[in-house]
Amino acid sequence: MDGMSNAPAAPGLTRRDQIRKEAARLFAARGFLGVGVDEIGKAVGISGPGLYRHFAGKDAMLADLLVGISERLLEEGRRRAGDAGRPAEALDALIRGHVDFALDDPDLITLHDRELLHLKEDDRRRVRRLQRKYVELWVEVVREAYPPLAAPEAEPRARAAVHAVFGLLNSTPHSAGASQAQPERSGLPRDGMAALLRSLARGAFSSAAEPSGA
Amino acid sequence: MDGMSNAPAAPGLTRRDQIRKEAARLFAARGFLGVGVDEIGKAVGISGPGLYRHFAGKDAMLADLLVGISERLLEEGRRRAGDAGRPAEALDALIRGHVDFALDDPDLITLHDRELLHLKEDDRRRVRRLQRKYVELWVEVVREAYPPLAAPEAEPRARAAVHAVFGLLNSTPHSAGASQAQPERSGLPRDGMAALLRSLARGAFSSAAEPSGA
DNA sequence: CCCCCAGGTTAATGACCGTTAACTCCTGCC
DNA sequence: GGCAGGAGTTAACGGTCATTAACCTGGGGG
Repeated sequence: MDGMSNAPAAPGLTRRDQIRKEAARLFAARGFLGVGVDEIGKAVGISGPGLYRHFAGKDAMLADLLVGISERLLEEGRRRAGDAGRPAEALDALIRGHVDFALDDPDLITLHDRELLHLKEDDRRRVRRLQRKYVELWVEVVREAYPPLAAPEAEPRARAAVHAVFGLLNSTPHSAGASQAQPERSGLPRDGMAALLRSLARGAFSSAAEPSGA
Repeated sequence: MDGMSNAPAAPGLTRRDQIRKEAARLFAARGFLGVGVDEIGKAVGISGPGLYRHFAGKDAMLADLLVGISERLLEEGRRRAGDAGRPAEALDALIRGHVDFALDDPDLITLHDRELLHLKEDDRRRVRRLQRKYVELWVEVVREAYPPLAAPEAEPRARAAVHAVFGLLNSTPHSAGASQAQPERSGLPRDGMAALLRSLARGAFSSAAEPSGA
């Protein structure tokens, strides 16, 4: 009933996890429709239709990846925001978590908002619901942290700012090339990049809270 | 030799421009590999292979779109930055131009960094070269506008900040749904959104220029 | 008046690809 | 020792799709 006896040749990953990882890498590099199942199979050392022992189909792989990342983001975000004390700390915790995610899992962050349209209706709705909840969490925290955004009429502004900051934070994998060959491909070390991104995000929110300029 | 006599049924657009527009819309909505040539043909009122009278192939359409947008961005950016007086004004002009572009042509902005990988080597290099020059332009202007970033060792920081701000500015179409059905789908009117984005971008650059925080 | 050609059409071609079928093999348990 | 089933394999099917071929048409210039 257990079936955990055979080691999958690679490290401590189950076959399923191994497939997840390679599929994410390939999808990020060449797009969901741009990679064939044979290619994914070859990447994990089996060939072609052998994948169907682990996933119901190619669509199911993408769905698994996108649902997984969306759930992780929301779950971790809630935990981090909940653990924090004052609103400003909660926002910092959210930013820190998202930045770490974007830098450590660039493939998934890329897929997260690039391949949503290739999901079948059901899965797409599910992922969108999770994404919406995640945005909602941020919007609440931002409005608590910046009183001017707490006014009811400022809600669209806060929401738009959150979306824009996501764009900022998610841009890293994207601008650093398709899939991360080696870290710090730009001139900046990972932690420096993380610090910069956090700083940029805070700066953006700060100026969203001001009355705006021409 | 002129051949401009027959009106293309639609407004003042040539067939070629009409195809460009519809192809951009479809590619943005469902991805380059997700739309077939028959579909593009139907969108412009001709059917299927008739497109080959106007473009060498599907790849050529995408290449035309991406090269076109990259050239427009660079050209307009140079013009705007050149027309401005002080560096701070030049940066504002760049930001304003890019925001207008992102809000007025969301399809192209989406394609610009989503479908680059589907270009053939030659075209991809060409587009990348244009993008790089555009980034370079921004980096120079930002470093002039924010003296702390002018230090030689701050160059990677400035470059990374520019990339991140592009992500911020380009996120709008992306977060407002695939293709813009009607404007102001979020709660924010177009000009309000433009002002907010400009403000967010300035705020991000400002805090990139500060020594950073933990 | 005729010809030419830009701009269409439909049918055919060839490649690719996701998925299924049918079969094999190894391993752990009774 | 035999057997059950998880994990793979290769071969075949069906559909989609970009591109090409072959054919048509209408209108303007020689």
